[in-house]
Amino acid sequence: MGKQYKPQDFESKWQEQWFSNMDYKAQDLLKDKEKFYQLVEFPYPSGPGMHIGHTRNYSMADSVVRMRRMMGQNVLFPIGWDAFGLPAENYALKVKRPPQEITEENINNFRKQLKSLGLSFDWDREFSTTDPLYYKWTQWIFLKLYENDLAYMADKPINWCPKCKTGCANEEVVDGKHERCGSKVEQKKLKQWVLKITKYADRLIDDLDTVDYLDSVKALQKNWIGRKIWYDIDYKIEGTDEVVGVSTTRPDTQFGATFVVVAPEHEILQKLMDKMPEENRREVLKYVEKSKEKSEIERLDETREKSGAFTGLYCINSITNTRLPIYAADFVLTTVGTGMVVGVPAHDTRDFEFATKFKLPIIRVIEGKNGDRSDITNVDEVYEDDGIVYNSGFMDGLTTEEAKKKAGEYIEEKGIGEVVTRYHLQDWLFSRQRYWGEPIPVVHCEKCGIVPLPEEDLPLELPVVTEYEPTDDGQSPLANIKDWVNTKCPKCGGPAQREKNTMPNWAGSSWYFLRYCDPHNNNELASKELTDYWMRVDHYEGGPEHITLHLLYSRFWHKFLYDIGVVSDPEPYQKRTIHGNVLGEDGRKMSKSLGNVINPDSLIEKYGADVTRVYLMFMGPYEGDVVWNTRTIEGVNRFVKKWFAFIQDAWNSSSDDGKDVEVAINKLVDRVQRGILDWKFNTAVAAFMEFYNNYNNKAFSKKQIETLITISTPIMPHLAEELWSLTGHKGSITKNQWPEINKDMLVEDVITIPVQINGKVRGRIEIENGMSEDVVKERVLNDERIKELMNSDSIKKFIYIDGKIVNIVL
RNA sequence: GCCGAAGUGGUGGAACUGGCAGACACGCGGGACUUAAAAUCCCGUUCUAGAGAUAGAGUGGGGGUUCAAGUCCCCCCUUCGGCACCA
Repeated sequence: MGKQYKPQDFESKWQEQWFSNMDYKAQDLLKDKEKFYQLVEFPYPSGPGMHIGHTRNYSMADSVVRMRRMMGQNVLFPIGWDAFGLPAENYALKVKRPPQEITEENINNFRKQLKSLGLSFDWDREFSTTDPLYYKWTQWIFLKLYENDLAYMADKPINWCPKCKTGCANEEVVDGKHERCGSKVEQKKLKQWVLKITKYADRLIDDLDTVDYLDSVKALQKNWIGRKIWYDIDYKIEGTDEVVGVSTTRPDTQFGATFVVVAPEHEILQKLMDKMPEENRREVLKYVEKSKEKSEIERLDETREKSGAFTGLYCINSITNTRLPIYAADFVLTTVGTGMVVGVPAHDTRDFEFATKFKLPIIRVIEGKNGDRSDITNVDEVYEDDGIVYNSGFMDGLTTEEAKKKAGEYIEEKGIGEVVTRYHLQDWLFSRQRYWGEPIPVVHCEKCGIVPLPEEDLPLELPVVTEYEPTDDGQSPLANIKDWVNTKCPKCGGPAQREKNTMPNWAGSSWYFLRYCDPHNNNELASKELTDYWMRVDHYEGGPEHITLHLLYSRFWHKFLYDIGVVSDPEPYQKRTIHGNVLGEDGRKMSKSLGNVINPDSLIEKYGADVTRVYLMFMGPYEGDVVWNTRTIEGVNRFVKKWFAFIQDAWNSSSDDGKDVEVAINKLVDRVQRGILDWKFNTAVAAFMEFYNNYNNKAFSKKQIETLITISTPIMPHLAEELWSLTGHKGSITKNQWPEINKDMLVEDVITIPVQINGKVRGRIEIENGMSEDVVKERVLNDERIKELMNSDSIKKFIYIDGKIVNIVL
């Protein structure tokens, strides 16, 4: 009888040893080993501590890197803290303590939790985005962006969250609500910092071809950027000298245009006011006033009942020379195209709805399926797909694609418009009116205007304050700290004010993976020698909530750093995957208010780190959501206990033989290895269970048991370490080499394969490994049962797949 | 509406490049041990018929390719995630 499994007795002992010996320190610039950079999203250290989801994701990544190290790779597996941001600040306001203190406490708690799981992070590279020595370089990047005209100030309406009292990016507004707090977002005009990410739009799309993200991730990036080719066609406004560009993405339907719509806030309306007939003008004015009261978000939010006002004016389409009425209508947005749009009711449902309401003609110019040219009289009949163009002059008979090309050429030849690439992506609103973020390193000088701080003045530290209540007037709390705000202009020495806004919390996470390569560097954000060695990140593991924005922003910054020569690679991540979430026992997202939260600390206390980890991996595949089930963890606990006892017993009764199990062990190594490298941990765990069920009473050699302990290390590191020591071994097992798979020992000498007749399994036959088809055939045909079933029918075909199956077609 | 992912027992899920569907686990049923319970161990567990050997059906639905389809092709349905009056 061996020792009983009591993880509480040994897990912390091994953790102390691993971390004090720095067993998992990544070796810089090691030449004779292949490097592997495994990145996991660094956590936001929130008050309640680690979520069970963190436990799962980090455990999985930990298993992979532990195995890769054993396979001889030089692994970089770092961790840090994404600690700026609203939650800490809001919490600080509530408990009336500085965010610095609270953040530090949270980090300490988090670190303790991660260590108690035995995760093999390289703790020597840990940092927080709130460390001045880190954000010095975040600020430095900002200065470089400014220097390269990629950061500018704009006075523009922004999304203002009245609860958080800050502006937020379009990306952070979901359904008209701030995604962090859920309150309704208002429009407010403020002078804001904006980053010119649109300049990188093409490269952010095109370079996706050079990485292997999941298809869904690539699609999301592309959709978000939303690149489209637009055709802005000149329209002459009748009775004026005005020529306006009217936008469409479907120039192939131009001959079906029956009206033009302009967004109500479009400046051209003001210009044209006095040209409008009296009655129309009054109506348009009324309409414009009414839509001004609604924000853009409200407008999109409302029912889709079309509204609008006729201007009484007409314009001439310079492609078709037709005369079209001009309407103002709020279903057109200023941000789309030129803000003026062609209405083609036969081939666009919105245009159809508008045309029906205002009794405008509907002209069909694209054939439906099977050459259908019937009139369109109903919304359901509106044909938006591609097809053959007809009734369209020079485009007749062309397909949509050909017609677009032809129209583009026509426009450019005749000089009656232009072909423009536009993006859904807008420039990145980069300032926040809050305290707990990186200060933006510029001053506003009465004489010189905006003046960036000189590099040697970085970091510009966030002053510690006592009052950080945000204000309603769009000023950040920093505005109240007069002796910080009032400063001298670095250029002229005159009086100047510091920028009072701070950076959004996306900033710190946009380059952290570079800092891990060289975390203690004080002269540059990371030395090129080291980023050249470690980058690209080989695998970036993270959640579904960060695949649009964070990915986009960090790729943008990295491309910029590439352009200015800081890094040598235009893309930061080679591979990006998405984990599933851990849901509560009721199948819903874990949340305090639902009372379905599972606390990792209590699991570790009750079951130990290994059982917790193995269970989280066994629950289901990496990429899928998993529902918590307390009963199943008991099952895993049972297995781990049995395994612990089994290894000790097998060691004590080991023999020199072990021939019976040699193939099984080789198969197990193979399955575990593939399971872990492919992130299919549930199958790796199942392989261990299956092995135990089939072989726990067989005889093993000492060497075989050593192999079994070794391969269990990635998923149960503490238990493996303890068994290694209980079986009299010295040194940490995590330094062991991963066993080589003996390919010749993957198949038993004698195997049983199924025999099918006409595709149905009718029997089984034993064959020796490596038998030729002829011998197999002879044996099958001589089998009594098969003979009987074949009923002396003649064989049409005999199929033998080596070592797998026999199929006889009669 | 568009884009993406996925539909397999009572449940979570296996099935490597087309080759025995349901591994492994939970649950459930039966048994052993026990005065009893818990724990542990053993047996069974896709459905239908049958005492049984066995036979038939079966991976969301319908077609197709193939000796052979959960896996490949076409059409449809459902669920989840993202985007959306983007012309």
